[in-house]
Amino acid sequence: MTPTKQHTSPSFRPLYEQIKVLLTQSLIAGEWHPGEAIPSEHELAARFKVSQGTVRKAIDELAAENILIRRQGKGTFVATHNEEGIKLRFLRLTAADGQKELLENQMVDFSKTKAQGDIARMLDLKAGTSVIEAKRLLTFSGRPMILDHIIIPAGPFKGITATKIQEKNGSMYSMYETEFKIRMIRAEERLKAVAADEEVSRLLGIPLHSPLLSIERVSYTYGDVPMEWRLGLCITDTHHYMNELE
Amino acid sequence: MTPTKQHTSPSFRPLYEQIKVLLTQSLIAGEWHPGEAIPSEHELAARFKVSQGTVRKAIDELAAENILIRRQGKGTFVATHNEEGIKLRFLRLTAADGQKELLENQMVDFSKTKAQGDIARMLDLKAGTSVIEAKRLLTFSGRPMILDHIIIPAGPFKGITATKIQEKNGSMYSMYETEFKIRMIRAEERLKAVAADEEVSRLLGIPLHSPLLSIERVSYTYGDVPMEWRLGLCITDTHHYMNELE
DNA sequence: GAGTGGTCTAGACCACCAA
DNA sequence: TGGTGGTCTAGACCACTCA
Repeated sequence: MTPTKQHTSPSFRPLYEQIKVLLTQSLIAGEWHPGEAIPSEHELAARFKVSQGTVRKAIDELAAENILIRRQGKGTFVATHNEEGIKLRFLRLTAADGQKELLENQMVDFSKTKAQGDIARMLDLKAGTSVIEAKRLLTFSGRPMILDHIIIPAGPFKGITATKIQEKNGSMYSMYETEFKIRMIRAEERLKAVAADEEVSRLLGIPLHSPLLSIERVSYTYGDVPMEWRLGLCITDTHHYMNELE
Repeated sequence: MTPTKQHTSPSFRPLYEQIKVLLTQSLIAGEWHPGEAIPSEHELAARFKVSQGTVRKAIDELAAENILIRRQGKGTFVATHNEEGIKLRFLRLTAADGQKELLENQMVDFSKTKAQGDIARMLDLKAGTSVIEAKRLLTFSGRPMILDHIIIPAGPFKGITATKIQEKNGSMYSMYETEFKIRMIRAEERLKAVAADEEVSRLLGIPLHSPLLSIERVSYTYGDVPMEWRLGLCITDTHHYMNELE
């Protein structure tokens, strides 16, 4: 599959974008695994019959999207949720004082159900498709902090169990990656403030109607395919959600 | 001031980073104004005695930081908060149904006070420095939605009045830019859920202890100098805060 | 058609890393 | 020392905009 340098416009696509697509296809096909190095820029340039600079620009963009990671002198690597420090990449909740903390994870509910309405739509599933539904309590340094409600399609995650979630100590994305070869690339979050209802206040050990930060998240794998819906209810008296605007 | 191509390392700095600094200095000095075009890449390459590709890389990064804006065929422009569509660049709150809405702005309080404790620290001011303090109510499509508490140093904003804030219909950053030549480049936000107290519930017209999304924001101008502290309390039954994670 | 940003090349050389 | 990513160049050509 050789990229074509199509000139004199009608529907012009830069070469480096075509390279980007080819690289992404290799990633999806599993040619290179998470944490591994991909071939050097020179090798890829030779393979695709383009200059090193063009490969470089393609990799630059994939690196900006956190799909690849450059390491000077060592190579370019496939991003993973498995490494220390990169774990919990999507967790924006930090303590007011910036302390490091112990994270624990307790399953509250685990069941197989059918996708309905909004959630089916957000996961791009037909209503009635089988889904796995889990509720868990996250504990920060011994204190209950987040009540998570997670829904994933049963098909791609065939064979998942409550135990598998427990084992990785709450790092779901790491588990998805190693157990199901599903890599989450990006996520969209919607935040609001809500009042704790009876069930939630009991589980989190807080008064009824306490204010909670509600974080609804849809995570996407390659090709912008939604693969997980999640609703986190967070106690935010000692913690807050950090965000940088540019 | 010619950039030096320093080779054989000790404390190596890429040429394009030096160019980036020079461009930023020109922006601070007011050589080019918001909304205006900067010189072409060729011109800048000639001025700085480097190749076009090197200037390009410097501009690329400034464009990624939303400090410059590229427009193919037209030129590269200094970013501004004044344009339609770019206005409210930092407002992440959107309606659940994505409707366009009318925004109104009503001043509740406007006074000159002294910076204290945490706020002085976050604005990088000595305790006791004069600051302007404003509270205002933002109304979306006729419904009270956000109660803003804003604090800015009095010095750089000498001559500010409640009227000036009202006039621009709530677009503070646009006003800062045109009236005080202060351009906000980026901001950090910390979100939590809180319960409405007596004053807040009265002003927003909601029951006492209703859950509110609290958005604390510090905005920075060139050189990472903090210039505004803001606390927004938002009703989030019909709206939510959107965020994209990569 | 002239001017601007955008793409692509081929090649040189540098900084960083590991063996 | 050799391989990798990172920088820089000089030049060609393309796509887009506007007069």
